[in-house]
Amino acid sequence: MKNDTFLNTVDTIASECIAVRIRLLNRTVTNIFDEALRPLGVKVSQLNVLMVVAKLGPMSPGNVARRLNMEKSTLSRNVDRMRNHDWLKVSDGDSGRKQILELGPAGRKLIEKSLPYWKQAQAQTEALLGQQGARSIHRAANTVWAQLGRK
Amino acid sequence: MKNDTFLNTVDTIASECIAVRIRLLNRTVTNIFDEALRPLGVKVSQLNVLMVVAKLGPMSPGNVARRLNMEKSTLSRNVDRMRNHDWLKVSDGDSGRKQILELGPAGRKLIEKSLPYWKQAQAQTEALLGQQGARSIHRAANTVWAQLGRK
DNA sequence: CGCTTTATGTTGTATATACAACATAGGAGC
DNA sequence: GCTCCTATGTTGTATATACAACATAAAGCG
Repeated sequence: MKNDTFLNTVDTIASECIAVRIRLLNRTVTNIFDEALRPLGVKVSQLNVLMVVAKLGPMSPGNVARRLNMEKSTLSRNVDRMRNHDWLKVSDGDSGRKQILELGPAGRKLIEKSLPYWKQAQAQTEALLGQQGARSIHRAANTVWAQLGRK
Repeated sequence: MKNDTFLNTVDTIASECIAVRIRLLNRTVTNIFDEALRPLGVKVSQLNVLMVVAKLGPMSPGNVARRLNMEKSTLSRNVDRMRNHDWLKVSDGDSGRKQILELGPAGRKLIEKSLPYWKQAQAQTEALLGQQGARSIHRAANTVWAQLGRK
């Protein structure tokens, strides 16, 4: 490949790639929330799972994973850690299939306590992205959720 | 906390949290690119680093990490793997400080080969997010890059 | 009813990520 | 020239993530 062609390739990918941008945003925003939540000993990834269960009620791990577009094996180990904290209760025989995840009392307390920390992180993120940026993320996520629903 | 108050907390976080949304988008988009790039044996996270070096020229690991808002320790091990593939060359004494990362010939070839796979993933992502969604991500990332520049 | 297919969850392995602690090289002051 | 401070990079540890392979239960189907 000629050098000019190569430089064009690099320019194209560097200036347009959505992946590098979304990954940058992910690291940045995740760090903001994780830092804010650190006093509670919970990570935003875990709070996300707890929120799904709190909002949509007791449900199977598979459903939670689908809702978050997450691998079932990923969720499986995340749930392990949250069960160790008693944030989540796993019903119906930990061995077989068709388990049901439920918020434990400690999980509910954690969500209650997390509100001010979450608010601070959310405000900091909005300040970083601007209102327009924040709304854009919402719109894009809604689009993805709509697509997931069709699966 | 009263039950009503708790449900309000859950509703607020669930319906507004930017972190859960950006993390969903990250998993989704990363999966699209990783699947597209699989024939080449490279992950989009690695291609991102190669692109920074290709675009901005030989530079230190620290600078690459700052550019991507990534922990230096994270980059350190990612670089190890890419060096093992000869995609990256690490100059100036692998032990001390002030190393310089350069694209190796294999890295250049990899970028060249990746263009059609990248294009496919980029198109698929744009189809998922819509043009508006894609542009929103660009805008948000530009905002973050501008903030990082001020550090 | 019995067989096959599919859905569900776990485990092995690899990579990405961050924080804390460390070693060391460069600079800044003096 | 020293000393202290900071920047740089690595290593230990923990979590998040995905893919592949597996075990098993549920559902279809003949």
